[in-house]
Amino acid sequence: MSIRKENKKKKETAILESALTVFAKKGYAAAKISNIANMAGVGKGTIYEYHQSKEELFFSVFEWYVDSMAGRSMVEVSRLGGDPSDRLLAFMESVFNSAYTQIDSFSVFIEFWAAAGNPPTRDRYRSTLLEMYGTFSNIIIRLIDEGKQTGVFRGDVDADSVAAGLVSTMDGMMLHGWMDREFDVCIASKKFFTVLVE
Amino acid sequence: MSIRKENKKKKETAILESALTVFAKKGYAAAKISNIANMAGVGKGTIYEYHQSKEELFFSVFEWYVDSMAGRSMVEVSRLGGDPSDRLLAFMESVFNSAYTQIDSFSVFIEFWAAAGNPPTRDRYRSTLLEMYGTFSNIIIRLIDEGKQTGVFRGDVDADSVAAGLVSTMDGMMLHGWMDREFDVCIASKKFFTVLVE
DNA sequence: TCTAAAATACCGACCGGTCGGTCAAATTTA
DNA sequence: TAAATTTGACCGACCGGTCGGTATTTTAGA
Repeated sequence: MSIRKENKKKKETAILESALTVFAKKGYAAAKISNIANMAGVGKGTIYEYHQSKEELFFSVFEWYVDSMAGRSMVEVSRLGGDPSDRLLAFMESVFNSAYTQIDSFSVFIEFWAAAGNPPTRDRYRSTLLEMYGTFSNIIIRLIDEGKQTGVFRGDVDADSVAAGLVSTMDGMMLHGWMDREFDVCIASKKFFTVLVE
Repeated sequence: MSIRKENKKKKETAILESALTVFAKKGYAAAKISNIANMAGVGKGTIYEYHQSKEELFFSVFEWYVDSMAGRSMVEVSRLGGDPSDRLLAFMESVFNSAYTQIDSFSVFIEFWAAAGNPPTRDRYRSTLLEMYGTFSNIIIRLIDEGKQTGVFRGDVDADSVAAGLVSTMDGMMLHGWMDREFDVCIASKKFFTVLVE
C-alpha cells in the first residue's frame, strides 16, 4: 500500500478514537470538532475530509463502536464450553466484563439511544441498534433451545421472551453500574442470573 | 390564595408541561426556549421569571418528572393485595402500565441519563436518579423479605441483588419497548418475570 | 535517475447562522 | 396610579463548516 493510503488509514482511526473519547467525556453537544481534531493530532479541516458533518462523524463512531461490540461477543460465545446453562451465564459474564473494561465510553452509548429518539436521526440509529440487539438475542435463543433439547431448561419457557428479557437486563445493569460505582455489575448480575437459571 | 399567586402556579405548571413535551419531541439541544414559551402560551421572557436558564429549566422538569413517578408508584403498591409474589408481579406491571401510557416522554428520560454522565451536570442528576432507584428497590426488597417470611420465596435469595436486577430490568425493558414498537413490554415482562418467580 | 508537473492531503483563519439570555416598554393587577 | 408582571425585539457569543493556500507524495517525460 502506498504511503498516502497508509497515512489515511491511520488518521481515519485516530479521528474515530479521538471522537469516541471526546464524545464520551463531554457529550455530543459540548464536544467541539476542534477538540477532536487536536486530540487526533490533525487540523480541523481534515475532519471534514473524512466526514461530511459532526452528525455524520458521530454516526460513524456509533457504527464502529457497535460493530466492534457485536463482533467481540460473537467471538466470545464461540469459545465457550460446558452445558448450555453454563455457557449462557459465561456469555453474559463475558459481555459484562468486556463492557466493563471500557465503562468510561458507556456515556456515548446513552447518547446513541438518545439519537435513536430524535426525529432527524431516529431511523438509522434505531435500526442499527435493533440489529445489534438481534445479534445478542439470537445467541441467547440458540443457547436456550439447545438447553431445552438436552433437558437443562424446561421445555415450556418462551425462548424469545427470555432472550428479550436478558438483553434488556444487560442494558439496564450496565446503566446502573455506570451510574452507581458502588454497584458491581459483575457480582450483581451473577447473583441475579443464578436465581433465574436454577 | 390571591389571583396573582394562582396565575403564577398555573403558568408554572404550563411551562413545565410544555417543556417536557418539547424536550421529549425534539431533544434538549434542538428544543428552543421560544418553542416552549409558545406552547405554554407565554412570552419567552416569562420563562426566565421562573427558571434561571435553559439548563435549570431542564433540571426542574427532571425533578418534577421523577417525583411524580416515584410518588405514583408508592401509591400503587399501597393499593395492592394478595401474597407478596402476586404483589411483586402486580407492582412491576403497574409501573410498566403507567410508564407505557406516557411512552412518548421516555426519550427525555434518556436525556436525564445522559445529563447524569456529563461533567457540569453530572452530580445532581446522578444523585436524584439514584434516590429514585432506591425508592423502587426498597419497595421490592420489602416485598421479597415479606415473601421470605411467609415462605413464598426461598430464604437464600439475596433480596438486594434481586431488587437491583429487577430495577435494572425495568429500565432495560422500557428502553427496548420504546425503541422497538413491536416489542410489547407488558407481555414480555410478564413472561420474563413469571419464569423468574416460579 | 532526475526533474517538473500533477494529484492528493492537510491546514486553520474566517464567515455566517443560530439561539440563549437581556431589558426597556407595554400590559395587567390591586 | 403605582407596582408587579409580561413581552418580544434585539444582541452577541459561539462553533460548525468552508475554502484558499501550502506541503507532500506520485506520476511522467527525458
